[in-house]
Amino acid sequence: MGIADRKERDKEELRDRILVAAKSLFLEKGVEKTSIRNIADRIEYSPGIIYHYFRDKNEIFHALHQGGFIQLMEKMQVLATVRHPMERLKAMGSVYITFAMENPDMYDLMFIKEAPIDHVFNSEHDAWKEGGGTFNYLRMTIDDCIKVGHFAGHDPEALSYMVWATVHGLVSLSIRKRCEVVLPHRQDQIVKDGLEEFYKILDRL
Amino acid sequence: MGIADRKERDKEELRDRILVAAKSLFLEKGVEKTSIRNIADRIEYSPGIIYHYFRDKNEIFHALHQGGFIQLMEKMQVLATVRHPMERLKAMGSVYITFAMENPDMYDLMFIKEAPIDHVFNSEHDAWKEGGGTFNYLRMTIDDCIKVGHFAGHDPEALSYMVWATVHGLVSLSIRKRCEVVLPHRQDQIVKDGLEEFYKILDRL
DNA sequence: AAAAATAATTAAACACTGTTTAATTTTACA
DNA sequence: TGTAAAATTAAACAGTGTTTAATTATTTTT
Repeated sequence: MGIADRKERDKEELRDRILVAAKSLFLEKGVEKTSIRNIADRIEYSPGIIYHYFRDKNEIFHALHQGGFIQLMEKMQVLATVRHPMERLKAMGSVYITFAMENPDMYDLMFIKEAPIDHVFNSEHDAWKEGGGTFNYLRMTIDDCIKVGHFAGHDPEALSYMVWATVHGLVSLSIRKRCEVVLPHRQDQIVKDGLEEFYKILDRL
Repeated sequence: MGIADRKERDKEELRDRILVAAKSLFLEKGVEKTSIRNIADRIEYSPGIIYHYFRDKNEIFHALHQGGFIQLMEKMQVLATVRHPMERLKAMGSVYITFAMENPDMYDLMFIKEAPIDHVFNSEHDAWKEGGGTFNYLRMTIDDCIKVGHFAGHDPEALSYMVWATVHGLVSLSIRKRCEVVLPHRQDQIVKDGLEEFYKILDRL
């Protein structure tokens, strides 16, 4: 049944084109300010067609959200080559922050925007399988650090959350422009400088 | 000129009523989902009137933003009684996080939402005089810590940013519901537990 | 006190938004 | 080729922020 296959492919292709258009628009003007009509215009279809491929605007957001985590996970692959757990932990921070600074809008989509987390719950945490995966990897790395003598007296889970919070704080304050006013000089560098301070602390634990 | 004074007061009063209505609606349903018509309904005026007191919706947001910083600054006053700098630093973290968890929507408004930071710049950083004030106080506290022998080898400014980032990360991940999926148990406690881990680290520096 | 000027307030419109509906076109299969 | 099914669209609905001109209320001047 080649015809049915081709139809399947066509459908898939249009779905992809919607996602590509939505992504570039979301990253260009933000989710809120991108309208269904904007997306439809860009792919040269009528607005209604989008509702044949996605239940609503949130579902589009959700699909992109998921893609971002896969992207981040791929960047994390290089960490497998870092032998020492503490070095691996620090490298993880660098990968995380580099990803965030190179793709600020995607990071915003994944970790800052509030929009459709309910969606995540409804679809049985699909979108966060990857997000959870990244966090679990952090958790495992910290477990490894403890095994070789670091972080004595700490609770691994709460500590993992704190480490995540620190790198998230560094990038999210920058992305949402909260340090521009408080630190008018060195805006570009402050995130990496802050990370360096964190490394200095980790080196003493 | 009592008449002019009364007119002035009336004008001021209506401005305040708009702000009170806007605040409760913003905190109830979020900024995005609160319409000018909603605000007008609540004060029993027509929508147009709001544009005689505020240039646009952002200017309302801006006014509330400013109020939040004053509120936070007031909560910080108790820190003056904490003698030892490191204790003061930790107490600052607790005040900050308590404020955020007790007023999550206001915190969101102040530190997470992206809306009108341009506005902040246009009005010569008025809204962030208070925000900057809080950061400067953190910076001073860390300077005091260094004076009594803590944080050897650290850059005070970058370190201040990192400390701020950590507490901000702890609360903002929680407020934007990013830990609910990753840490399905202990959602309520994880922020304070994370802060505890941070304190344990500070105690060793 | 009446008329003119000024200010406060509103109704109505504009150009958008997400989403749903019914109608229309295109495609696939008998 | 005709018919059933699918894909696509146009049109409508109820909402949005904002601007405009008109209207009402108040103050000032004559």
